Amino acid sequence: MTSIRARFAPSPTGHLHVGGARSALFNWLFCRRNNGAFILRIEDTDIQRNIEGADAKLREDLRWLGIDWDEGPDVGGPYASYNQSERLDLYKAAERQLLETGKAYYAFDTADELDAMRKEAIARKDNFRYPRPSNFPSDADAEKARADGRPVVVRFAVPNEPITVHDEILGDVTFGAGEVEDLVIVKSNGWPTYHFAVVVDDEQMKVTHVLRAQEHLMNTPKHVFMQRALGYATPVYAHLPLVFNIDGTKMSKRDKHKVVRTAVKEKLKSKAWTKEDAANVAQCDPAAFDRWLDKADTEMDMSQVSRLAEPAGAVIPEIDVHDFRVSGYLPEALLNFIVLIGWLPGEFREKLTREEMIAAFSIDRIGKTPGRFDRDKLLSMNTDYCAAATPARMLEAFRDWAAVSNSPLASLDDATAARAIEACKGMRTLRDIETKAGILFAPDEAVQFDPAAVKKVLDKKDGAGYAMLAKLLPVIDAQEPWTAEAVDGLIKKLCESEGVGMGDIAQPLRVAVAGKPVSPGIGETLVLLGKGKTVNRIRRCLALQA
RNA sequence: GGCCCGUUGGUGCAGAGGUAGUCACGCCGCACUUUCCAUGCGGAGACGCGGGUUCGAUUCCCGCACGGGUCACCA
Repeated sequence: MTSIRARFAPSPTGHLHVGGARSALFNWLFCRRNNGAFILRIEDTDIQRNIEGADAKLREDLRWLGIDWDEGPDVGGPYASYNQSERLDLYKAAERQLLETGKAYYAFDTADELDAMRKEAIARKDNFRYPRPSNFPSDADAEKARADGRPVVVRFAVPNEPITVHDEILGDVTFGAGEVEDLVIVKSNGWPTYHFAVVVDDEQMKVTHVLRAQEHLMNTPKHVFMQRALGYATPVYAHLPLVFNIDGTKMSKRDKHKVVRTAVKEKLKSKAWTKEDAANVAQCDPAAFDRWLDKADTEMDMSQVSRLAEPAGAVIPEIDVHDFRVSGYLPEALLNFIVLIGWLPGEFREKLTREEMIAAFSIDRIGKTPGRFDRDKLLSMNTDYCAAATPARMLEAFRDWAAVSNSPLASLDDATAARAIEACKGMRTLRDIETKAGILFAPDEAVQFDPAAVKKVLDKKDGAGYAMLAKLLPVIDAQEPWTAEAVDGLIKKLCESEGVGMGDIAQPLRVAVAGKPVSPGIGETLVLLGKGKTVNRIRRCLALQA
C-alpha cells in the first residue's frame, strides 16, 4: 500500500483566497484522515507575477486557519526544494527527455504572430489550435532562432487520440482526439509553464492524490498526456466544485474592484463627483483611473481602491482569508464555513471541530454542484462560535483581531478587554466590540453626537432627555459602589420613583456617553467608562442644550 | 463559438422508481427588551422545460433551456 501524499500549491501573488483555502483544507483533511503527508509547494515560476513576501502571507493565512503541513518551503522535507523557482534542473531534465524522444518540439513564434493566427481562426469561426510542424526544429535551429532574436519556446506534442480521465467526484470524463492543443511547456525565458512544472513536481514529490478546483478539469488531459510521455504515474484526481458568490458569479479578487467601480460610476453619473475628484480621492493618476474605470483592474492597486470605497459608499467584500481575519471572524468559524462549501458530513450536523472534520472527511461526500459563498450564513456561524467560545479563547481572538486590524482597542489591558468582550455578548464579529464599545475607551472629546440620536432621545418632548440627564448627574456622582449590577439597580429604582420606563433614562445616558443610541447594557456601559468619565461626558452633553 | 461540468424552496444540503424532507442560513410574523446585537416560538417557500422507458418518474435515457468552467510564453 502506498502512503497517501497530497499537496496545496499556490502561487505567491498575494494573500490566500477563500477558494484556495478551501482547496488547501480539503487536501489537508484528506491527508490527516488517511495518515498521509500534506505538502505545501510554492508555484513561483512566473517571475514577473511573484509578489515579494506573498509566500509568507500565504503561510500565515494557512496557519491562522489551523492548517499545518508536513513538507514545505519552511519546514523542508525529502523532496526539497518546495519552491518551484529552485527546481529548474528537474524541469530542464524532463524537457531534455521530451525533446530527445520527439514528444516535444521547439517553436519560434512571436506573441504578435500567435495573436494574428488566433484572430484569423476566430474570423473563420474555427478553434485555434497550434499547427504542429511536420519536421521538428533541431537544437541547432533553436540556437539560430535565439541568435536571430526570436523567442524560443518548447511545445508538447499532444498525442492525437481521445482520452478519458477518471475523477473521483465527477466520474469518467472523456475528451475527443485533437481537443487538446500543443501547449507551451517551456517559456522563452527558460522557465517551465505551470502545466509542465506540476507534472514534474507531482511525480518527483510522489503525490498520489490531487484535489483541486474544477476550473482545472480541462487541464487534466494535458497533464495526463505528459505523465504518459514521461513515464510518470498518474495521481488520483478529484475536482472540487467551484466557489461562487451568492449571485452565482465566480468569486474572485476582481470583485473588490467591481464593487467599488460600480459605486464610483454611480457617483459620476449623479454628478456628485467628477473624474478628477475621484482620481484625487484615489490618489491615482487620472489616465490610469480612466483605464481602471474601464475595467482594467491592474491600473489601480488595492490601497487606491480602498481610498475610494468609503467616500463612494461601497463596502469592499472580503475575499481573502486575511480580509475575514481583519473583519473580525474567528478562524474556527471560517474554517467550518468553508468546509461546508461542497461537502457535508453524513449526518445532519454542520458545526464541526477540526478533529470532527478530519474524522468525517471523505471524498465521496464531496458534491458536484458549485457552492455559493453565503455571507449571511458565515456571519451567523461566526455569531454562534463567538457565543460558544470560552472567555480565554475570545480574549486571544480579540487580541489577534485588534492587532491585525490596527484597532485602538489593541492597547486595552487583558482585564478590560475581557470585560469589553463580556459586555458585547451576542456579537457577530470581533469588530462589533469596537463599533459598540470602542467609544468608551476613547478620550471624552472624541465623542461625536449623532444629530438624529440627539433629536430623538434628548430634544424630544421639550428636552425631556436633557432634563433627565441633569437630574441624573448628582445621583450618579454619588453612586457607590460602581459596578454594573449596582448601576443597573440604581437606574431601575429611578425608573420607579420617576414613573418612567427604562428607555427614558437609559437612552439619554447612552447618547450622552457614547454619542449614539448603541452601546452595551447601560450598567456595563457606564462601568466600563468609569464614573469620572461618565460624569464628565454627561456634563459635556448637557452643554449641547444651549 | 468548440470542449467540459452542473440544475431539489432565496442559499447550503437529504432523499427514494410510487408523486418530497430534516437541519442550518435568509425571509415574514410574534415574543423578550434600556439601544444595537443576540435569544425563543411560529410561518411561507422547491424537484428548469420537452420527449421517451415504465402501471407509475422529481429519481433512468435523450433533447432543449439556463447557469458555470475552460480555450495564454497565468497559475
